Amino acid sequence: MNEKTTRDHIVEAADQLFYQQGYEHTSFAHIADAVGIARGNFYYHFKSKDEILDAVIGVRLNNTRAMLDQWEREGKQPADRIRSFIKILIANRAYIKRHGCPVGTLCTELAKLNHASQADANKLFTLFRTWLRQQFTLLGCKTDADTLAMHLLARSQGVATLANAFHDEKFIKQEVKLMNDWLDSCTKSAASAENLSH
Amino acid sequence: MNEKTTRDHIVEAADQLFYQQGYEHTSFAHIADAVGIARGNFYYHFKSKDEILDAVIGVRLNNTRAMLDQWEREGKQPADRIRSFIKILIANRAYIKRHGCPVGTLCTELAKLNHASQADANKLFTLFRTWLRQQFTLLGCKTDADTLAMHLLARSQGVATLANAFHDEKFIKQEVKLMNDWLDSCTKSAASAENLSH
DNA sequence: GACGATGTAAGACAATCGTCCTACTTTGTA
DNA sequence: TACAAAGTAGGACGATTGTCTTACATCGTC
Repeated sequence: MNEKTTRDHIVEAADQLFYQQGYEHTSFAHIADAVGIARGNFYYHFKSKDEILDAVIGVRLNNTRAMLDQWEREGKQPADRIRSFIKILIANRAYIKRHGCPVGTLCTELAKLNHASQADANKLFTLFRTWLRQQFTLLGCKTDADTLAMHLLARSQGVATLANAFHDEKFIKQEVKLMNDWLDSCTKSAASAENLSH
Repeated sequence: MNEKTTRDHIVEAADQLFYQQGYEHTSFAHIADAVGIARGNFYYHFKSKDEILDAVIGVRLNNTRAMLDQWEREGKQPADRIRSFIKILIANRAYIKRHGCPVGTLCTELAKLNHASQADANKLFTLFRTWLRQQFTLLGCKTDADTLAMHLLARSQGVATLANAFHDEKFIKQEVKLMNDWLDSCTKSAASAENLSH
């Protein structure tokens, strides 16, 4: 087990602050305060602020991949795995209420800034999209798996945006229930299609 | 018909720029360039940047109210009116693809900045929410009208977020179709509930 | 104990931010 | 024509931004 380097601390603090206050609004002074290092000393570890952002996106990508792998191991049925995805909304509902979805808000901000790392941040979305598509394919919804994946992704984004704006956790639970119901109807129609083909 | 004052020009330019590049990222220099006035001269019209934001939010609130009133006049059936709401996604799809939803992205940004005008910006959401709730009530979904309103609002937000991230207009059309189908199922179940009660 | 290598502290740097001030021009009214 | 009011131009202001430089501390290795 490696010790945590100063670089790790910087990325960690930046990760949190970018989520809580946004990328542009977070200055070197903020991060320096959080880590407890001198403001001018970042350039030993990173050449620019953008490079810190890239490191943060990299960490988030790795964490997300690890999470998806974990779900892959835990949920034996594809429907259960998709339910794991939906459950994030519940597990992180306090954070979502306060700061929205980490992926959605970052991609939205970088789009407004027309930032060079837009495409990298969007990989976070693509990661979920691809993974969900796989699960829906396994579920038997082969032709419209991507449509279903995007649909579910969009609904979770909408929930996060409104829960954040209205500071409403109950709304998250409400919508999660609907999403689970929707998933049930997906599995049923997939199963009956399966029966028809036999 | 009043002439457009410099103040109006400032608000108009700020409105666009806040939408395109975000509030914080838009500086006085940007707005001054767009309007064609001196940078230091804003303070004759506005005491602060926050005051410009408030004016922009005010304009958007008025425009939104006017739009909802228009729909109220046009659509005789509540279902048609709700369909008008869904149609915005189609009508504005080019802008949504490039800059997301003007309401959602502003509220998200102000939440991150912990800005004093958060509540005012959220009124834009509340405007739609209340109006949609009324339409669903008229539709016969009295008990869960607010739930349905929030659900539709969330779905449109999710669509805007993903269409923006993936720069995908086709996805908007795809989801709009699903939303219309969903609305149809709402009207049908409301109608059958109506029949049962007779 | 001497010495590169690695890492840190502190501050200078130009640019830009929102804010504010003063001098000037235009305009409406008497 | 004279003059106060309304509006504009342009730049000064202190603070803060991201960036970069230099001097200092720490450490393993010879």
